[in-house]
Amino acid sequence: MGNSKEKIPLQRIDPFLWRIPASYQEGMRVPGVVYADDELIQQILDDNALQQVANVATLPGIVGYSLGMPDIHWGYGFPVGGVAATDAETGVVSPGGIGFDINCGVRLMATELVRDQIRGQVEKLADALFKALPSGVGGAGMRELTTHEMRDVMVQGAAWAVEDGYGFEEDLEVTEEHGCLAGADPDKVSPMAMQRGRKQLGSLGSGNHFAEVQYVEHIYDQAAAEAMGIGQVGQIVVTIHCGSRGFGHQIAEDYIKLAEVKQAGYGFKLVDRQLACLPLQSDEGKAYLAAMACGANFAWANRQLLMHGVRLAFSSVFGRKARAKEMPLVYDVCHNIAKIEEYEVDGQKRWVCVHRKGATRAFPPQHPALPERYRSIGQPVLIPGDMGRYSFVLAGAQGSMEQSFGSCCHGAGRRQSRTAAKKSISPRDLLDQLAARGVTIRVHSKSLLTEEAPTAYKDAQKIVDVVHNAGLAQLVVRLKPVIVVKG
DNA sequence: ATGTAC
Repeated sequence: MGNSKEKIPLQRIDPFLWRIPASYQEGMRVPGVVYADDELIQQILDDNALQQVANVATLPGIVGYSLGMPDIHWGYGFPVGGVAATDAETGVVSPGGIGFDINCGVRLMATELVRDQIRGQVEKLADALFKALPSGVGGAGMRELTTHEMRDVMVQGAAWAVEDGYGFEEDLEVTEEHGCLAGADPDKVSPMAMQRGRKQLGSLGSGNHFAEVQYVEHIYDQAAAEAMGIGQVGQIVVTIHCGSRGFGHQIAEDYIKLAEVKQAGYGFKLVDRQLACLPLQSDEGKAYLAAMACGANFAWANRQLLMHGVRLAFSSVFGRKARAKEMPLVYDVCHNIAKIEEYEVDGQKRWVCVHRKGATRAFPPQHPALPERYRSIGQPVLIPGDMGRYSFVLAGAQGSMEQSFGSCCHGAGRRQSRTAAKKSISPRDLLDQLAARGVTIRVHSKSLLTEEAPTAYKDAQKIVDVVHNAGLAQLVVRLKPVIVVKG
C-alpha cells in the first residue's frame, strides 16, 4: 500500500508502453500507464515512481488512466512527469498534482544570428545576459510591483507585461492560453503569497531554472522547423525555463494545507496524505483553481519580462542584428498546471480536469486552440534536456489526444537526487567539464550548480525518442547549448 | 521548485 517498495506487476503493451493493472492496489479506479523503453523502465523502477502512478489511480473521479511519461520521477504525492484527468463534475483537483512551481514552463525565441556571427562575442553576451536576468534563491526581480499592479498581473498574465512595455502583442499569440488562464481571482490568494510575489517578477530563481543560448544542431522535420522559424542548421536560439517563483510556491503550500484540513470531511480514502484533494465543484476546489490561475498568470508575465531582458542583452551586444523584432517568440508552454479540457473517454465525450505535473501539452495539427501559424504542424513542444548535452523541439501529434489527454513529457527527468548529484561532482570539475564541451556558464551559486550536473539527469534523447515513437509528439529539431545562465 | 524544515 501507499509507499511500500513491493514489486509492481508491470505488463508490457508494446516497445514503449507499460501497464499497471487496477488490481495491483486496493482503491485503484483505473489502470496505470507508463511510456518508456527497456532502459528507461529500469531507471523508473529503481526510483519507485510507479508506486505514485498507482496511488494517483485511486483519486476520486479519475478517468481513463493514471499516466507516467518517460521522464517520470518521484515527486510530492504525484510523480513528476505524471498526467491525471478527473471528471469535471464529480472529480477532484489535487494541488500536489500540479506541483509547487505553478506554471513552471519553457519559452523558446529564435534569432537571425548563426553560430559564426556570435564567435568572439560569447563571453560578452554571457555577461550581458547574466546582468539582465536576476537570479538566485529568494532573488528579487526586474520589476517590483505595487499591490494594485500585482493584482493586475494575477488577472492579466503576459498581456500585463506587454502593456507595461515588455514585448509585443505578437508574443501573446504564440504563448499557451495567450499567456492568461481564465478564472483568476486575486482574493483567493493569501497576503503572504502576494508579498513574496511582488518583488520577484522578472527573475529566474534557482534550481533547474535557466536561460540558455543554443544553436540548431540537427533538423528532423524541415517543414515544421521552418514554420517555427528555426529551420536553419547553426541558427542561434534562446530557451528560458522558469515558473512562478515564491509566489506559486506559497499558493501551493497554502492550498495543500487547506486540502489536508478538509480531507477528513470529504471521506475519501487516500493511500497517501500527499494526494490531499478538493472536489472540483466545492468552494475550496474552485478557490484553488482561481488561485492556481493567478500563479499561472504570474509565471507567464515572469517569462515575458525575462524574454525582454534577453532581447535587451542581445541588442546591446549585436546591435540591429538582434533587435527585439528580430528575436521572435517561437512558443511558450507550461508543464505544471491543471486545465479543464474535453476528451473522448471510453467512447464518450467528457469534460475533465487534466493535471499536468512535469508534463507538456502536445495538441495535434488542426486543434482549435493552436494559433493559425501552427495549425498545420501541431503545437510546438519544448523539451529542455540538461545543460551539457542537448534540448529538443517537437510538435504535438494526434496520438496525444487518443492516449494521453493531449500531453507528453517535459524534460530529461532526474536520475539522481540533488544530494546524490552534489556528492558525485565538485563545482570545479563540473565547470571544467562544461568548458571542455564548449559551454560558457554564468551562475549565481556554484554549489547549487552541481545539483544540476548533466549526470544528474537521464538522457533527454531517449526520452523524446519514446514520445516520438509512441505518437504523442513528433521530433522537429535538436538544440545544443552555447551559454547557460542560472541561479 | 522553494525566504532549501515545524
